[in-house]
Amino acid sequence: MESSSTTVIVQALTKAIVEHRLHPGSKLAEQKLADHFGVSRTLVRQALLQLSQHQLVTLEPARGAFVAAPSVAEARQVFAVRRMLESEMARAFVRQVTPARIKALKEHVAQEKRAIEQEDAPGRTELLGDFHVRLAELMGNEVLAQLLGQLISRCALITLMYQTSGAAENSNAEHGEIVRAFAARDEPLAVRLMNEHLLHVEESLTFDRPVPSNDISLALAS
Amino acid sequence: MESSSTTVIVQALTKAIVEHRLHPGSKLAEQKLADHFGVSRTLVRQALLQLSQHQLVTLEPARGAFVAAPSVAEARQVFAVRRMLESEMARAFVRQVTPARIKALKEHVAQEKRAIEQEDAPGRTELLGDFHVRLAELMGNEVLAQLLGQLISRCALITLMYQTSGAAENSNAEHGEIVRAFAARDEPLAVRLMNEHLLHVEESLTFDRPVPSNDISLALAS
DNA sequence: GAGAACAAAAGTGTATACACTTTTCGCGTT
DNA sequence: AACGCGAAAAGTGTATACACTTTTGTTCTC
Repeated sequence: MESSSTTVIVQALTKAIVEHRLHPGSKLAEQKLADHFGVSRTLVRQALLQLSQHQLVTLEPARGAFVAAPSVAEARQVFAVRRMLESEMARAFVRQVTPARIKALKEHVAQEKRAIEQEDAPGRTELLGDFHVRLAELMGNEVLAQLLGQLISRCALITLMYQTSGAAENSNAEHGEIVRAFAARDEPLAVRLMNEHLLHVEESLTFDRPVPSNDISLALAS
Repeated sequence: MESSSTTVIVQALTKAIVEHRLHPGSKLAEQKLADHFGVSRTLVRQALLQLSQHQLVTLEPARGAFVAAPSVAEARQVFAVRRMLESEMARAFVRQVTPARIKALKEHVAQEKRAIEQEDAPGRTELLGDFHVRLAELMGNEVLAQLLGQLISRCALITLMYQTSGAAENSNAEHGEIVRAFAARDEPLAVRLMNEHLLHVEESLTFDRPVPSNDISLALAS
């Protein structure tokens, strides 16, 4: 089982959704996707099923697949989970800091900065999210890394739905501060900074915007 | 999409795996499952794909599906994640304690006790795991509840692979203590107890045992 | 009797077929 | 012109077909 074709489709669609090339609410017709990827509907369905489990796609019985449009409540819950998980991850990280790990993180933050300066929006979003995944990977906890990866994909979708522009630089700066706290092995500070960082990201979202959607009745409902 | 047939199969297999009626390593042949559930291989494959994403099943290319046999390293990582997540969940819970929530938890712990006294092994395992999910549900965080549900299914599989007998009573007692800390709104205590509880569960596992194997139609006959 | 080789059987991976549901669109009515 | 009705079109849900891979089992050799 586990064909690599399916994986390719999942990754392509994930990228398209997270990079905002497919808008929340968009219909994902099976045959169109099948034609596009040059496979049968079977593999497309497998991919859509996987994406629905990652909460990037919602399946409506007999109506098909749509790019997910997370509600405000869901967005807040996802961030609440991230704060719980990541503040403790920061604490654990401090306890197993090594020079190599600090170096890897510093390089990552530098890379973020470059993407921001070059106004590479997709790369920027991806790198800002990957900072958190990299943290998990550096700790050698594959389970944590995978879990966080999924949470962050959801956050990327949320961010793109609700984000106010210009919050990216702030995130980058905060990542830098967090790394400094790690380097100083200052556990309480690292935990606090991580918590505040995630709160800032959540606060930078505007939860009172008309949701960009292709659904006409929804769009006209204001 | 999202047929309910697939869901039925996923749940039946999850139950069978978590209740140890299907042993780690067992082959899950598609046609046999299809016959058993009276559907085509298509739906069975969908179910197996979902289960593989929950890490209860592993798929080997061209060889088929097998009940997952988590490694010791993976088990420890899952527990590490649970400790991070759940100690903070405990902290958050204290901050939004209500009498109704305490009552619900006390009733759950009483139910656990009954299952233990009646030596209802499957019910016992399920209830002991559900305590943690119930916590998330009572907090009204659906995202957290779902995430924890999956982690705990994995833990059930791990527990059944490695668990030494007689650890159940201890878990039940610790659940009771945690609820008392909640009731007293003692945040540091609740956090500490939750952490220690999960450490105890992890420590009660013997990570040096071989793995048995088995046949499927027998195990599903319930 | 153990082991290699090959044929048969069983099983997986993908495509296709078909039934059924939803959507679309045209037509007639008010 | 707006509304409702109904048939055609499009799309989803499940089963089946078929190619290809792995497993099994038998026979031949040593």
